[in-house]
Amino acid sequence: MNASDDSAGRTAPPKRKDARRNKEALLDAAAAVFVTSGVDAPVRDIAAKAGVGLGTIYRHFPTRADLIIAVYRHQVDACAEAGPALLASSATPHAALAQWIDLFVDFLVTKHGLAAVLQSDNPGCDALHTYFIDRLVPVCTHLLEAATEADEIRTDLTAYELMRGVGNLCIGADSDPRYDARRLVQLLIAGLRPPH
Amino acid sequence: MNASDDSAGRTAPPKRKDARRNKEALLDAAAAVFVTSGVDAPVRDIAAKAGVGLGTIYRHFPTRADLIIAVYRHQVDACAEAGPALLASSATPHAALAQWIDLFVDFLVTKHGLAAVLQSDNPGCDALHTYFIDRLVPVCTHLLEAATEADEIRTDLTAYELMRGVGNLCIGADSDPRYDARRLVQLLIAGLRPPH
DNA sequence: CGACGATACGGAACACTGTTCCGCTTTGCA
DNA sequence: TGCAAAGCGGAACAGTGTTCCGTATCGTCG
Repeated sequence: MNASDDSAGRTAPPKRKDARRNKEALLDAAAAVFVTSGVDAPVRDIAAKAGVGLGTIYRHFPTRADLIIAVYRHQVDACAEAGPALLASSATPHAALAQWIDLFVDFLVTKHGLAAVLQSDNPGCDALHTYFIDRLVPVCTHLLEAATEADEIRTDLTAYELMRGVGNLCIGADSDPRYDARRLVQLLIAGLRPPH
Repeated sequence: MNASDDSAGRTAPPKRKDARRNKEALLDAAAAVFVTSGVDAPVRDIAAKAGVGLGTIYRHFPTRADLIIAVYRHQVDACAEAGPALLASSATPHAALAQWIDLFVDFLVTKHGLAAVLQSDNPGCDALHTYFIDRLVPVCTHLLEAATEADEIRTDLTAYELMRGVGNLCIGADSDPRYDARRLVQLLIAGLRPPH
């Protein structure tokens, strides 16, 4: 079980209570700072907000990406779990896919700069990219297959490519009122439908 | 005329011949380094390749973005000028739009990391974003209007939004064989067509 | 042809990142 | 209560883009 826990990125809680307290404080501080300053906020700001030294942050979260993952894990999991539910409750698989993508887009767009970090080539941020992909691509594949079997989808687009494209479309959607990522994603999903 | 030249980002060539030589060397070096190391290559690498000091680079190109603009100006201009030509030579406005977007995507995808820099919020890179937008959005607007008048377009999508979306879709298209930006852009363009 | 002022150069230095390291403190158990 | 182990803080490192200024070069003018 430990192996699977670790592969999911989760770690056993620290033994000492000061360590537990600091880890909590860091997660809270990071969440708060991400909201106000975006996901790119300097590590030092987070440490300061948590009232903690830099060493502490890096012991609990070996890299910046790990902290981001820890902060958003629950929401990503919730999104992943909503996939099958939507498939069961929607009129058609294509509708389920569209709703699920909406969920994902809403999540990304409300986290300043997250979409940008998600695809950035910065070494160390691979972990973040990988986590999102590992968690969400299987769900998307499932939805995509259902829609394909129902002949509601035109191409043999990979779930990975779709997720990647949607993620990219969300970049900079905050911080630019002239750009509405939701609309473009809807267009992309519309483009998936087969021509009559 | 000087005013309009400046507003287009062009600057009068330096008076002294060593200055002219260095500017040329910098442009050549930058182009070469961008090809091998991507558009994010450190400024120091470019200066070294040009056999020039850091001060020199910043005198000729006040910011990183200005250097990138200077390197790609000709290609961006060519792309902009291809718009009206395509409109004249294509069967339908929608086809012209699709071909023009293809041109743009080809350009972006072959410049490692350019699409990413284009939307990045780094202060100083605004100039780059602005240059692309100013140069290409009018052309895109023109194509979009033609297609709209021919009833080949579904929504009232802004040219800005479309360019932005296409640019975003191209991010990371190099450096990831699993992701084919061209296909996603085609899907997006397909999504523009009106439903029957 | 020889000053000499304007122009341009080089690279050290600054500000800001993420990350590492290590001496010191705190904790929880024996 | 003592004391190893676990954890902590923040100085220090490495790598960015950018600024600054003493020095070298250029082109002109006498």
